[in-house]
Amino acid sequence: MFKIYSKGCEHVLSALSTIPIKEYENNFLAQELCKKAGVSETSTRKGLQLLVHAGILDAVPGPGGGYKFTSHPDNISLLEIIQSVDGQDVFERCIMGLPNCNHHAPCPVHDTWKKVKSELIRELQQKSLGKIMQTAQRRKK
Amino acid sequence: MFKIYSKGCEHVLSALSTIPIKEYENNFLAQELCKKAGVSETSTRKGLQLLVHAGILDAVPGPGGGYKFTSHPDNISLLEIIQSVDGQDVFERCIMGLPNCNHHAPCPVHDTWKKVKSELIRELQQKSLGKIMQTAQRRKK
DNA sequence: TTAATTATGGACAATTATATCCACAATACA
DNA sequence: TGTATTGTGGATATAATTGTCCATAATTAA
Repeated sequence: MFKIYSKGCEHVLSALSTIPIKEYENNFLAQELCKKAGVSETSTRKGLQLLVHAGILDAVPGPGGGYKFTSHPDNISLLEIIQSVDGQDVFERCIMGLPNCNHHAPCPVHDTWKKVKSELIRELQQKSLGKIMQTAQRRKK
Repeated sequence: MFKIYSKGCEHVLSALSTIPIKEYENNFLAQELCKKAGVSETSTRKGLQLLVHAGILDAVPGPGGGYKFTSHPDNISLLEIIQSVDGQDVFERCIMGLPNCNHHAPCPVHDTWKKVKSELIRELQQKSLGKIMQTAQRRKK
């Protein structure tokens, strides 16, 4: 079945979208976010951990800790988030699953996918987490 | 994880791609195709059945039977095949999984996805099974 | 009419993706 | 120092997807 990113990535986006964009500099707690977003906490934490590994978030253990952004959400692209959670090469793999699919030995849908992929990646790169958070806030009202 | 269509759909494409385009009018056997393509027969049959339901293939049981195309593969689009196997609405569902995502209450990536989707669908519509079969034949050599 | 061939589709099994649990590490504060 | 808080990450459990099996129906030919 068609999908752009994993459930884990979806949860992370939902969770982060509950943060008011103006409070981007504050710490936030996984528990709190997940409760607000209505997503499984333990599962979403896995995704947040991956964002820490990727350097998008800092994790601060202990009381008063939590997570915080390492830069402004406007400077974090949706593409970065997807690649951090689902793997850097998610969009590189052959969509027919052929192990040696490339320009010289393309799979039957190689060119079709190539065209669409560049458009998709451009859009995912242009879309910032900040924008996503803003849209989510508007939607809530 | 990112993917455009299911494994079942992938197998069907691989299996049908083993048919030389010039022999499109002949019957073909599931067993034979799957063996050539190196895909699981029982699993691929499920996909072929769905193509029969969709009217893309005719199923002829009994000796000398098998499947046959109801029209020239050049007139069957990749989109039709995907929708027949994975469901007519695969590309309609909200990619964030929101149940009431629409133009008036868009999910945070609604507009991004809308742009890319129309491009993707156009390409999948333009790409014919016949072309895919041809590419696969070329690749084999 | 019987036997052989081929597709069908429901039931079950295996695999993969998601979700949960739990012992632990790090930090803050009393 | 000790206790509470918060994130970590490996192990396990559940759910979804994919793959297999098998009894059956349809057709052909002997």
